[in-house]
This record gives sequence, C-alpha cells and structure tokens, in this order.
Amino acid sequence: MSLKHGILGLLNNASMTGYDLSKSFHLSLNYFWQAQTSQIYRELRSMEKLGWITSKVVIQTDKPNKNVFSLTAAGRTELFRWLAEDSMRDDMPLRAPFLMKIFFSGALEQEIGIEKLETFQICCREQLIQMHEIYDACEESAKQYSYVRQHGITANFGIHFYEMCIAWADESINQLKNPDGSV
Amino acid sequence: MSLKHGILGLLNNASMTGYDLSKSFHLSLNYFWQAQTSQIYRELRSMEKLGWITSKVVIQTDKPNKNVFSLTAAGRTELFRWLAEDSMRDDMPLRAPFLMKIFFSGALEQEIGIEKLETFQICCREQLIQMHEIYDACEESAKQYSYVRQHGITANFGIHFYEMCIAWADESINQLKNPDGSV
DNA sequence: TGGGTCATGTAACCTGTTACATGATTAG
DNA sequence: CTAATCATGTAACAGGTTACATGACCCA
Repeated sequence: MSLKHGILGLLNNASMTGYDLSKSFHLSLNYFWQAQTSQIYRELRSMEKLGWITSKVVIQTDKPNKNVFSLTAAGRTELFRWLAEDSMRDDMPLRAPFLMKIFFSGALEQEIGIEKLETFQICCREQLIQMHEIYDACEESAKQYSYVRQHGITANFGIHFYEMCIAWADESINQLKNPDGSV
Repeated sequence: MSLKHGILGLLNNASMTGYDLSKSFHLSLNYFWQAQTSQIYRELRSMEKLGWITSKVVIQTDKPNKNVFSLTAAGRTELFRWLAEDSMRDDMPLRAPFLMKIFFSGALEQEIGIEKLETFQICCREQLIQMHEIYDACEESAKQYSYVRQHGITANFGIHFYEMCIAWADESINQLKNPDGSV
C-alpha cells in the first residue's frame, strides 16, 4: 500500500488538503508513482478511519473552504514503521508498460519496431528535460530543508534513468539495423 | 490493460495453458511486469468472453488434463491493433516502489538512509545476475526464432537498468556521506 | 514421507482508472 | 467572456493481491 505511505510522507512535511496532495504528487512523485485525485480523496477517508490522520475545516472567504489533513501520532508511527521495515526485496519490482510493447514488437515489421524505439527516445528526451527542472528545484529547496536531499537524489535517479533509456534505444536501433553485424 | 495484451502476445507465439502462461510471465516478463496465476486465469476467462481466445481440453493420462488456449482471428487483430497504436506517451509512466521509500527516507537518520541505498544496491546486483541469464537465454533462442530479438533487447534494457541503479546508488551514498562537499 | 512440479481455479479484498458533478473566483 | 485555478468529491468498473482449496505423480 504505497499510496497511503506516500501521503503519510508528504503530510509529515506539512499539513495539506487533498488538493495540495494531488498537486504534490504530480510535481514530485509522478515520475515513479501516479495517483489520481479521486484516489487520494478515497485514501484520505480510509486513513482517517485508521486513525493515521485528522482533518480540520479551514474557512476561507475568497476561496472555497478547505479540509486540511494532518498526521496523528499513530500516523507518524506507521510512517516510520514503513520506512524502517526491511522490505527492499518486495519493493524492487518495476512496472514499465513501454517495455511490454517493445517486447512484443518483434511480431511487427522491423521498420515499425525501429520507429517504436525512436518514438520512445523522443519521449525520453522530453522527460529528461522535466527531470532536470525537478532536480534543479530540489537543489534550490535543499538549501532550506535538509529532508529534501533525498528528493534531489531520487530526481537524479530520473535523470540517470532517462539518459540510460536514450542510450539503450540507440544501441537497440543499431542492433536491429545491422542484424547480428559487428565483431 | 497490459496483462491481456501480454497474454495475447505470448499466445501469438504458441498456444498454451494458464499454467504455461504463468511460467512464461515469470521467466521473461517478470522484470517489468508481474502477474499472479489467479489473475491470469481470470483474464483468460474474460478474454474468452471477448472472443479473443478459444480453449481446447487436452486429455493426458500421466498428468492432469489441461486447457490449452489459442488466439482467434479477433485476438490477433486486437494484438496488432494494440501494437500499432500510437500510445508511447501513455506507456511511459514508471512505477518503482523502492524510489518511494528512498524519497521519504530523508525523515530517518542519515546512516539508515545510507543503509537503505546499500541494501538496494545488493538487490540490484542479484537482479543483474538474473538479467544476464535471461539475456543469454534470449541470445540462444534468437538463433531459431527471429521474433526473440526484441526479447534480447528488452533483457538488455534490464541489464542497463540495474547497472545504472548500482552506479546511482554509489553516487548517492557518496553525496550523503560528503554533505555538499566536492567542487 | 516429504517436497517439487503439473494443473486447475474461487473468494474476498484492495488499489487504480475513468467519467461525472458542482461552483466560486481570478486573470487574460 | 472564457479558461484556469481552487476545492470537493461519488459511482462504476477494471485490475492487482492474498489466501485458500484440490489432487496426482515423481524423485530423493
């Protein structure tokens, strides 16, 4: 149940509304975890039932009223239990839909398989630009908040990831163009 | 709905039982897509209703009887529709639970954060060994079946991925050990 | 006699996705 | 006047996870 823990982690830095959480997800975790707004609201209700968070209505005159969520002691305990837990092996599995498509694209004509890889590469270059922006933003805020150093480290993962993807696509395109050439 | 398409892709190479599909998933797609046996059986039933596959009971005397699934014309059409579809942007999002944990590990003591990265690195090395085995198996069978070239290419992705992970973990551990040192 | 492989699934639950619904304020 | 942002959600469905259930055969 990573979404619940992601929410706990964000609320540990600051109390927020569902709307804020949704934005935070899109700005900082989106490149390795996606969450729909509707899902966040559902999880918030369920976490409130578990006693991990509480909410307070804040009345605003110029904007709609908002429901601000905060961690409870039980929520903080659960966050740290999850963080401390020895579960790296369970957390390893990756889910990468694009690889599924490339895996089976051997059934298509070769040129189309190559086009897929080229399109993939273009998407990676776009992602890479975004990752650099996220990384720079992390470096900026790390000056103020030390917990953000891990944010920069994960953003740096994204940079390495997309650079690796671009290089791999190049290599693979060449392999497909020179069938078993080389050496 | 990538699982259905993964099943279509595997059945396009050879007709199989649910059990065989489950094994194939574990042997070849597991490093970028996971599927439980129970889920495969459920999807098979639903795909039969959609008319994408048909089943035939094969009676065996020494082993339990089996239910062998094959693609129908409609199933093949759907497979190629999915493969040809221009959806790279939708297929880009990654899901990597280990990054979620590392992202929030800034809330822990630094030494424990470093330990997390070290454990991650150990897991990556294990995965890397497995990926090399998968890659070698692909290279072997590519001599017989040309559609397996894409399998080797995706296995090669796995190799690049875990090598990148190991390097990134090294870099990140050093960054955490020398806070803002360097230059 | 105990564990592994072959072979099938069901049931319950949890998580993720898509579409819909509402309504005020603010900036171009 | 129109689009974006703020702010909340519900309903229905699809997909993923966990636990359970059965039973034969083969190998050490």
